[in-house]
Amino acid sequence: MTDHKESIAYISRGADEIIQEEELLKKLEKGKPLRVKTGFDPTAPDLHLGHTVLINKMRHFQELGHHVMFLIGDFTGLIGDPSGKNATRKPLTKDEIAANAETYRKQVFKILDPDLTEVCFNSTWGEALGSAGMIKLASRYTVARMLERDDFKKRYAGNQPISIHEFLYPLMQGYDSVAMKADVELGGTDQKFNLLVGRELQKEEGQEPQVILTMPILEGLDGANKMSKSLDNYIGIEESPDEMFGKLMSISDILMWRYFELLSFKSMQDIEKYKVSVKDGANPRDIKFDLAEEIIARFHSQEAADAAKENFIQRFRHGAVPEDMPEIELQSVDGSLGLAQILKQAGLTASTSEAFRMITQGAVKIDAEKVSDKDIDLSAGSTAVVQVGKRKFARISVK
RNA sequence: GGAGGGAUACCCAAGCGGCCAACGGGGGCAGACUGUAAAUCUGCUGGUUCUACCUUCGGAGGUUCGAAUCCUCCUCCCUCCA
Repeated sequence: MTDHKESIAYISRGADEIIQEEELLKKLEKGKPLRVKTGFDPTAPDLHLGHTVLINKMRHFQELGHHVMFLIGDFTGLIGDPSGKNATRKPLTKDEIAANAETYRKQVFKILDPDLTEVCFNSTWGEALGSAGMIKLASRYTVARMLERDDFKKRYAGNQPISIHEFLYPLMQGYDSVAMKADVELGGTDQKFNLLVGRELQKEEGQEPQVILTMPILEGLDGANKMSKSLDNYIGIEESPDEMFGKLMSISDILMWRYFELLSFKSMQDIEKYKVSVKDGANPRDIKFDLAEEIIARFHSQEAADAAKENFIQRFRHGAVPEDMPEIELQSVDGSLGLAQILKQAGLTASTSEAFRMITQGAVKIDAEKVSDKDIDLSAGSTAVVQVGKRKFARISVK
């Protein structure tokens, strides 16, 4: 049936890998909604666009009528995913997990349909497993197979420590698939090994193995590293519309297409049309506008998106100062306050030394006038809009 | 347990008694040019009461007029031997 082929094409959009596509087709041909599992860490529920790549894919499945399960890994969280960084992580309390889950719901349901989403916690079956169950589970997999995993392999070869409990993470994640009877599991490319373990364990249990769909890790604003908070190259989904708009406009043209594919809900055909129009001379900036608008509308509202666009144009095309900026009152010393002090105290620079540097470099404006005299000061009672660089503003009043 | 090598600013990496707040590269920030794009060019990239002073070169002491540079002890990492 071509119908299923179309589904697969939709599901494949932006995907890195599907293991196995034929199995997916077979599952679809059964005509029943698929049970689609995606796991999330119980910590850091402060989602950014990078996380939404996966969530968007979940939405695709929902649109096709499948059963989407949003799994919060409160049990596996006790182990800490060894993929990447340090394994040690302090366990969360029940209350913290509940709070995080609530935040997740709030954020995730901006993309997913809450009525069609089942939220699960793997502590439900993880705790029931008990230590005997754990041992039994551990017997299902061999050390040799564990060591196939890239980062384990590297650490083993490089004489880096691997704690035994780290082996439990992929096992538990796999067991989740068994417990949830997953037909499909979604994950980032870095999750591939863990996802594959799920297939193995399901086979052991006599279940049909889940299909694995991996999504690429979204590049951050720098276009090079993965989007992450620690690299400060991210767009948080709860950021203000203006903030989002600015950040999205600052991405490179090349990255824009990537974002379109992974973040936009526009069809690939529409995106193709954009590409053609750029080739015919359209300014990529205007197309970036559309991207920014769509994303802001999703996380805020259409009105907010329109306003953000308008603000952006006012600010950068016409050099206007933004509407909302922090208003800060500063205490004068002997009737006035030096500019460097103002910049630092208003949080526009990290230190007064940096403030001096910025002034010397001509990066500082007072009421839209460039100032390069570092000895300038404002007297008590005055009010001004001070600006450092292109995007840092504050309305200060000296008391 | 033995032998050797190393630890320098966000990262890599020079320096091996004064000219060192510390070469160079990366990254980052700012300026010019732009579309807050890319590319390019320029400057900056410890702190402060900013042409001066203060605190930095794994940690603690010591030698010296003067130490990132020499000595002692300690901590951590790497390589080789057992």
